[in-house]
Amino acid sequence: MPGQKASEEARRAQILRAAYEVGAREGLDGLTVRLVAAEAGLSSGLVLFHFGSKEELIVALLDYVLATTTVLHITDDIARITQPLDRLLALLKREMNRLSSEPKRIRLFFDFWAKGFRNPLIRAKMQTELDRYREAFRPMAEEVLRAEPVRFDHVSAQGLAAVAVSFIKGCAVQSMIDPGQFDIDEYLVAAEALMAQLRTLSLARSARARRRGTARRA
Amino acid sequence: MPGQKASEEARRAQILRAAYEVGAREGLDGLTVRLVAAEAGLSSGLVLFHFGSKEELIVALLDYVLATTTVLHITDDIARITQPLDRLLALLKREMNRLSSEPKRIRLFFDFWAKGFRNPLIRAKMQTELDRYREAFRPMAEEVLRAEPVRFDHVSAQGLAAVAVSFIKGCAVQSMIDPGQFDIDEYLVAAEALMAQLRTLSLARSARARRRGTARRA
DNA sequence: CTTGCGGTTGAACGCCGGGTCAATGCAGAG
DNA sequence: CTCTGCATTGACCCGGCGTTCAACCGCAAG
Repeated sequence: MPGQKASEEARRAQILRAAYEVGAREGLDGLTVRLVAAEAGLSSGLVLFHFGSKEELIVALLDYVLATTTVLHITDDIARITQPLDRLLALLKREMNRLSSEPKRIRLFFDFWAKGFRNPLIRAKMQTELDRYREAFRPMAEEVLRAEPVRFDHVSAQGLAAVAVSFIKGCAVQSMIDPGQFDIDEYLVAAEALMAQLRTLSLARSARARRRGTARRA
Repeated sequence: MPGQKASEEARRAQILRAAYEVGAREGLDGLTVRLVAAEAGLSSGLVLFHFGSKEELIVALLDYVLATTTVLHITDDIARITQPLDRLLALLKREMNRLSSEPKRIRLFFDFWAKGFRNPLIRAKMQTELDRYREAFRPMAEEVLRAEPVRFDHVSAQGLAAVAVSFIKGCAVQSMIDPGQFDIDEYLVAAEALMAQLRTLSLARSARARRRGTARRA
């Protein structure tokens, strides 16, 4: 294969896969053009021929990670759950499971996160992804607010969605640094118990709605 | 000052302060021995004379950051609050305020966090700090569990403490990457509302305790 | 004043990384 | 088969890094 020509697309994909391997193994700091080339079985010059610079390779790798890492997307089977609260819990569980099953990928993701602090382009992409992530929790958050307008008086859907995201990101951040001590199951049980408060509210809302319905019908 | 002798302790402190400035400004990746020396107004050789290697300098910088960054310690005025829930809320508020007022310091902290993924020594120090942090929430968590043993049936104090930490770390992680979009005030209001659920439980426990007290007295 | 010790300097070294480019060879068009 | 274009190679350059070390002070003891 090495030394043979290939289509632009195939080469870029091949190089990105190699970059992902290296990045996941060595970290973003340890990622070098030469290492990526070696991993792909190509010359270092070719990597830069197709990507222009290391910087552009890294940005492309971020796109690849975000596209491949389904972490931040809601799959159909979860979207189909009608009860917003059940949807939230399902989402929470799936995210926790993923980050315990793919630590390398999540570590790389947080490497990018930290890099985004100083790199405007990476930061922008991360912001977009974070927005999409929070947006996924918005419908559920709004449902909760509608259920208890008094108790959640000044609370915005934005804020509640951000709190939901905190559960996951905060859990990831802890379990990445402390995989031995930090017990994801314990964490999930506690998070679920807190969320169960919301379930109570949600059911109360449904009950009221039903009562209003029967009252009007009567 | 440059060219003059100084005590071991004073020099190390001077260099560490410079390292902190550079690290906060350029990130841990951008931190070089030469930059630190320039920032301190000293020669590069002297930095290594006092710290042995860049690696050791970085570890010392981490200690400095953890000691200086009071983020992870409970101050006396908060420890003195008797109501565990009020203590928690006070702690939450203070942490949020800090990370919005000292973004440079928190960015550096997360740089270390990411570095800890690959560096055993840094990881160990981070684990210790994280443990101490969670431990601060333990008493409050246990109080909550005692208040509602049924509702929080299988929940451990560990797990609940970890969730509390998630609120803060998750908030930090979001606001670092997205300071414009992410609204800390909105977040805090939402988090407080969720926590208010716990306050209800806590008060119910107190009420029961009072009732038991009067009953026994009667 | 001389000596010695230890903090201090900065030039020098070796290494490695990103980026360049002349040379190579493969494939498809003519 | 020849020619042309382009993917591909890897030696090379350059800059910057961590680290070393011979030389240089400046002070205190003798």
